[in-house]
Amino acid sequence: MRPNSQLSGVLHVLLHMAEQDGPATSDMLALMMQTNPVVIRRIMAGLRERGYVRSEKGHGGGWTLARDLATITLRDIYDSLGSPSLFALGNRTENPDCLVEQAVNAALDTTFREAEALLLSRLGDVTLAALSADFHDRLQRRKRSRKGQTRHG
Amino acid sequence: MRPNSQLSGVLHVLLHMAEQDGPATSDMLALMMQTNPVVIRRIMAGLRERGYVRSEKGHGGGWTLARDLATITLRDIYDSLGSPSLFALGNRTENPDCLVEQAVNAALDTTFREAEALLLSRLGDVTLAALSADFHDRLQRRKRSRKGQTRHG
DNA sequence: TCTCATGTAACTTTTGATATTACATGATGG
DNA sequence: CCATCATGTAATATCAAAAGTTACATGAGA
Repeated sequence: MRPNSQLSGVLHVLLHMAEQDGPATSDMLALMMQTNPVVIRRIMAGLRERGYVRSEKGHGGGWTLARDLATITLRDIYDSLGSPSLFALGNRTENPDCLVEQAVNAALDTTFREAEALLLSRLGDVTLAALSADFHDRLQRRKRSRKGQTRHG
Repeated sequence: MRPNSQLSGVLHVLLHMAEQDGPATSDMLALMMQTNPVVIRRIMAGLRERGYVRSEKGHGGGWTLARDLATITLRDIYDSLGSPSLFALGNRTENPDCLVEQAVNAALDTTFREAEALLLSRLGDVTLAALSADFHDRLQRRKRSRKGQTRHG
């Protein structure tokens, strides 16, 4: 698995949960995501704290969505994961004595803060409902293209 | 040293080179950057290919700037490093068969591409000369504040 | 009360970045 | 020339963060 693909991963999980009736167990989700159930539980813990999902123990237990997808944005999910650093580039040192380094850091910090603000703002604009709608669009398109193939082939 | 601080590091090195007469050896720069000379050479190799710096072997050799700092942008330096991935977050899988994953990837890709465009554009606006000027400002301010301390203390 | 499922701490593995070693190439000064 | 200095680069080692795994505790049904 790629590094830092948690956001991508959780979104995948959540959309699948939306498609299915009843709770999904960590084992099922882990199988879907080709990872370990414990990893799923760890990731979902943050979402549960914020009330986006619920978990039930015992027979018939598992994970269920606790909110309408239209009320959850990608930004919410990102924050639930602990707002991990968005950027792969960092400063060599923080709070350096060297004035050269201070000048470098200041320039880079400004730039990256701007980009971060844009990113977070955009993530805040996209709801899980929008993602789900896009998924259903793709489903329709695939069905139609399959029918087309059959008719002409 | 922090991960992926190459950009920050090279900028630091370049500004220091601008302050000094004559070539700077990899050993000197490595000492300044608290790293290994070989790391310096590796990083500088990309800059040399693009003509931003020159290297000379033998006695009195080392690294020198080959261009006016006003003609080099942070974007140029970033590209010289091989345009490493800017973001710490990635997609779980590329080109997935799963339509859910496709929808997720599409949403994230759009968002990150936008942020990347903004970032690169901003990096292209800042010249090394501007960074150097900021450094000299800081130098003046520090001097003044030191004088002030002496006078009042 | 047995099984199923989550909750979590501890540990191991993997991976990417960085640092180091070793040796080759080329330039300069005596 | 040749000893020395400096870069050039491949190969290797180290390190830290992320991901995965194991082990065991807790709680909810059937």
